[in-house]
Amino acid sequence: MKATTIYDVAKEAGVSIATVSNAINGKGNVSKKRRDEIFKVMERLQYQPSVIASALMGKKTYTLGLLIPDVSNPFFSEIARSVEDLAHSAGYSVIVCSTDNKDERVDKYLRLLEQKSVDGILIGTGTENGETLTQLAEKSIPIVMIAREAAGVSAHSVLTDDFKGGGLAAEHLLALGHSRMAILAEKLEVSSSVERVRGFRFALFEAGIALGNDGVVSCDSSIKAGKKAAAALLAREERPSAIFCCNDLLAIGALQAAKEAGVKVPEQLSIIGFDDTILSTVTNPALTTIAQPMDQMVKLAFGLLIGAPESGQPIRQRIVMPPGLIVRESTGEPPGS
Amino acid sequence: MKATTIYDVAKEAGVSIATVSNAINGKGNVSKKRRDEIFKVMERLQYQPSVIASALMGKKTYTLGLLIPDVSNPFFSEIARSVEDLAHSAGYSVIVCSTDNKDERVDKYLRLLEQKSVDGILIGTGTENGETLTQLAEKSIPIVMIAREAAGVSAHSVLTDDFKGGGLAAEHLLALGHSRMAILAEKLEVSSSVERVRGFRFALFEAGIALGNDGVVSCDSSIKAGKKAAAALLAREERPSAIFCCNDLLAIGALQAAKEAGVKVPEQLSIIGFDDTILSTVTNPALTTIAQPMDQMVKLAFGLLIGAPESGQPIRQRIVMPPGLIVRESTGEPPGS
DNA sequence: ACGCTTACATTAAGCGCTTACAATAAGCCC
DNA sequence: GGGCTTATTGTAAGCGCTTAATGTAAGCGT
Repeated sequence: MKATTIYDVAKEAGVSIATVSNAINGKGNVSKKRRDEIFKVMERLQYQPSVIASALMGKKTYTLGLLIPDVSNPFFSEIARSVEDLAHSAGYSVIVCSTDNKDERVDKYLRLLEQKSVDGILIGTGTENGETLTQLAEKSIPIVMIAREAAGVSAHSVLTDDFKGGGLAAEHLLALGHSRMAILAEKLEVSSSVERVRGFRFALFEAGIALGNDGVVSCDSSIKAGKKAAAALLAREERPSAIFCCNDLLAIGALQAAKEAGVKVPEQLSIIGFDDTILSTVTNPALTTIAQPMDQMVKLAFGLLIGAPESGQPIRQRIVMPPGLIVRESTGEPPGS
Repeated sequence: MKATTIYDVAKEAGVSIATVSNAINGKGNVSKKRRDEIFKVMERLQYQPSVIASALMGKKTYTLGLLIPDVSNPFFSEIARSVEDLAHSAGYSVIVCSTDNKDERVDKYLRLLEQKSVDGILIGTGTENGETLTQLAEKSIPIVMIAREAAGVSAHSVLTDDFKGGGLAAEHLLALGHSRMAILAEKLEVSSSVERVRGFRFALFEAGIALGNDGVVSCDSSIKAGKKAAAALLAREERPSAIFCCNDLLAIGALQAAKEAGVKVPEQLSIIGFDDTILSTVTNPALTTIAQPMDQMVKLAFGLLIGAPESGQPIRQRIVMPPGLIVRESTGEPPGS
């Protein structure tokens, strides 16, 4: 069956299409009586206005793009859910794009989103090519970065204070009495990762504790990679008494490496993660971790995206949110204290 | 800056818009020379054809809808990722819709997707209102159900053999020597859940083992709810030696309840889950579970969705895939054997 | 009864694209 | 070289909608 159009409704209701359109959009000039009739007809005919057609007339598409590295990664799937809920209640739908952090995919997705005239794009994926982004921005597609920053792109961004997050982790471990620590970081091109490491290091430095050059190991961001890297760390002569992992996936890898090596957590080894994903509540021992206020961040980002469109160049915002320490079971005093 | 249109390209290249359109779509009639010129101009002008406009002319929107209960649930986020990858390589993008299994949300999303003229909808969420679905089907929007079935909707579906999955779980437990078992199921309106319970029961029945009426407890599908329900189960006089949980979330809840109750898994209690999500690899002990061949299922579903559009009423397919048992650490012989 | 405003409806143009059809130029045969 | 076909490009209609401009009738004061 062919879809019902505004013409069908108009004919059926005995008015012109303009009147139907006005009735739908609540533009001033339709009498209550007519309006009611029209709505009744719409219902009877199961009429759904075509977003496509109205978008073509320069109205919104009510569709947003969300770029993240991977929806199946709990950290990002939780973001996706928040975005979706917000979007949904504002009448938008969201196209989810998993980029695997590959510039090539980022690019392709961005182009796709442009072709589909989305009303805005939320970017939570690392990307080096600010170029494509800038092009989009110039075509006045609103863009806001979330939990990531891209060099040289003039878009709003909503971030966690990763430096402080690293510091929080360090302070927690320091307070517990640790002094031999190591860092497990995802590959150091991701801006947030770098900041976390810096923050952690700085806190240690302030406490007068050095972190050897080989104190930070980097690997891919996956449980498997984390496990392998952690295993190497644990096999060292001077085994650290605590490991700061730049995200929960890595921390879980470390947890597994410890289990295999017969190292008890937290008795013999403290492990602290980052992100506070659902995963960290599920491990045994449950993971101590640094939480980002994602719900709030998403809300802010969404506001920036939808709230102030077309405001020309409204002043580029850069909102930084404070992380928090969530103590669970994977951290404790160092052995022999 | 206003977006470049086909007119700009045509003018710049000194041809008509029809020629540009033909060049882009490879419709027979453009000489190589012209085509090359046109492509050069498109590149220079950064021209992106508007999917919106071409969709209005009856072409595809290259957008798909995916309805699932919750993207932030690992089982579904993994599905979402598979769908997205397939879609992406076929040039589509996907709008993800988390329904929380609420009919009202299902309905609203379905309407939204219709308004946006998506080329197809994948449904992995329970829904009772086949009505809206049937309406959509009549408007010739292809629909395929995945891992769920809805009553009375004439759409293709790709399912796991849940009955067999339940059986697999039972057989595993039986082989281990268990005889006092219980089932933790998500609320019994979900078709897959019912089948799993039935399959489990049937295998028990065939082995000559009875499952008391109070042997199956149902609750919401979350770790928290599972934990609470499992705790009640463990507090019973005749504590079961094994619990079959209808999904991993519930199983993790059970794991947590056991931990709190000081019941050792698997020594004193075996727990088996369903779905083989990432969560099941992360717990300690790692979860024995029933795996659904999701990647394959998604591939099949996608094929049915995109492959045969407009084929009128091609014969309604109902593909059932075999589940598999994944033995990890959470199951073992019953105590005292 | 007249002109005026106000309230409601309709007409028609056009968003960026596709496509059937018309038009033109070129190539070919006898 | 006239009339034909063939290859290529242009013209224009229309997809379903919004909206400015226009029209019409009713309501009002004098």
